Amino acid sequence: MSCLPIFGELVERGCVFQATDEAGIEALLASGAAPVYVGIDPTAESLHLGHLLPLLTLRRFQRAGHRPIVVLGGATALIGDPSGKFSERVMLAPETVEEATESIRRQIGRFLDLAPDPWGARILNNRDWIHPLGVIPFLRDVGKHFPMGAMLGKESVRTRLGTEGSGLSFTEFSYLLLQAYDYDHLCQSEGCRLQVGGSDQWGNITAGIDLIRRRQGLEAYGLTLPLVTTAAGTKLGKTEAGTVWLDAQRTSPYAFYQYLLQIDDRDVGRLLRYFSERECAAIRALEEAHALEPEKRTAQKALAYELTALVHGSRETDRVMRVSETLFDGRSISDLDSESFRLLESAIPGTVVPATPEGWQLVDLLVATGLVSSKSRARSDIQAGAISVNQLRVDAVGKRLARDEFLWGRYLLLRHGRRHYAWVRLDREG
RNA sequence: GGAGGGGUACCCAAGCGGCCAACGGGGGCAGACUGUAAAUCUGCUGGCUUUUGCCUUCGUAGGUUCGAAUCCUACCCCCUCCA
Repeated sequence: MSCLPIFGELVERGCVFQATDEAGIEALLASGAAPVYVGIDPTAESLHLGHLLPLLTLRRFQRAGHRPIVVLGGATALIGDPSGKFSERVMLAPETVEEATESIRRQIGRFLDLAPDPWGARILNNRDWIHPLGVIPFLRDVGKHFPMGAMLGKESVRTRLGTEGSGLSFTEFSYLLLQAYDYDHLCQSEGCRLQVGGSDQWGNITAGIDLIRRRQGLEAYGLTLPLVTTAAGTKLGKTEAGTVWLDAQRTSPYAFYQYLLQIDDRDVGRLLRYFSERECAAIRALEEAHALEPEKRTAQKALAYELTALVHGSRETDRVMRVSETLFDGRSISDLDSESFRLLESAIPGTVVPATPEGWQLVDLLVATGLVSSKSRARSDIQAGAISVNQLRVDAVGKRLARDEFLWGRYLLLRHGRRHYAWVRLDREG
C-alpha cells in the first residue's frame, strides 16, 4: 500500500525539533506502512495538554497510512523518568500506576483509530515485557551494551548530578536502560523503527537506537517534538491553578476552551500549526486576519474550538461556546433567560444553597462557590471592586443577598475579576 | 562510618531572643488601561473577626525563658567532601 508523504509536513508545521537522520526517516516512511511508536508513562489518571502533540503526531502518521503504537509505561512509571526533572521523584504506588494505565488507555481512543486492522493503532503496556525479565538476563543482555561513559554523558544525568541540592538514585539512573529496552523490544516484535517523543526524550530515544544497533544490527530512527511553551515562558497547559487535563472531570470543557481562547497572540499561530488539522496555508490566512483585528481573537477561537471539539466532542463544545459568548459579550443580565442559566450551570462552577429567611452573606457565597479561597480574601476583593453579582459591581463588604435579588427567585451569577464566574442556585425547598 | 553545610510561607531568599504573620525578588490574584490580550502603573498575597484583636505557621518532638523562626536536646530529611 502507498503512504502519503508526511515528514515534510511535520517539518513545515514546526513539529520536528530533532531527528536522528532525516533522509533515513523519509526513506523508511516512503517504503511502506511503518510502525511509529510513542511512549507515555501513566503517572496520573488523565492525559493533559502536554500529551496532545505526541498523540496528534501519531494521528498524523496514521492518517498518512502508518501504524501508531502507544506504549504505556506500566513498568517505567514505577521507576520515574529523570529526564527534564530537577530532583528525585516520589515513587508511585503500583496500584496508582495500574489505575492510571487503564484510564489513559481509554482516553487514547479519542485520538487514534484502534480498529483491529493493519492500520489500527496498538496500545501496549511495557510491564508485559519488562516484568518477566530477570535481573541477571537484564544486566547481561541489556546493561552490557551501555558504556558508563555514555550514560554519564547524557544530558538528563549531567544536569541532575551537576545541580546543587538535587541528586540521582540508581533507580532513576536505570530508567534509560528500560526505555531503550522498550524500543529494542518493539523493533523485534513489531518491526518498529521510528520513535517519536518530546524534546526531553532525545537521550532515551537515542539510547534505544544504540541498543537496537548493537543487539539486532538494525538501523532505527527517532525524532523529537518541540517543547510547547508559551510567551509567558511556561509549558503549555501548566498554570498556577494547575494542569489543563483532557479529562472533563478534572478540567471542565469550559475551562479547557477558555484556556485556549486566552492564548497569547504571539503563540496562537505556532499552536495552530502544531495542533490544528488545517493546512498551513489556511493557518497563514487565519494569522493574517488575526493580525488585522486581534481583538476578535479569530485565531484563538479557531484553536479553542477545534481542540475542544477533538477532546470533548463538538456537541459539548457548542454548549461551551454559547456559555462563553453569554458571559463575555457584554449583554445585560436581564437578557438571559432561565434556559441560558441551565446551560451555564453545566459549564461553570457553582453551588446550590438552601433558602433562608435572612438571606445570604455574599462573602459566604463567594467561598462556597470556590470563586475565592477565604472570607478574608472575599472581603478584600469586594473592597477592591473585583466582585460582581448579576453583572453589577458590589461595593459593600457586608452585602447580604435576599431572595428578591436572585434572578427568577433562584439564580445568582457571581463574578470575580474579569473572567471568573460561578453560579448560585437556591434550593427549591424552604 | 567520619567531617562540614542546610531545611523559613506557592518558589527563591533574608531574619539569628521581643519592633516577626516574618525584609526583598519571582509567581499568583485584583484594580486602572485594554481585546476575556501584551506592556505599564497601583494594591493584595496564612485563617477567623469588618479592623480591635484572636488563632495557626519558620523540618519534627520536647526544653530554657516573662517572651523563640531565632538559644538548648533528641530525632527526621537533603546536599558536599572523605572512607
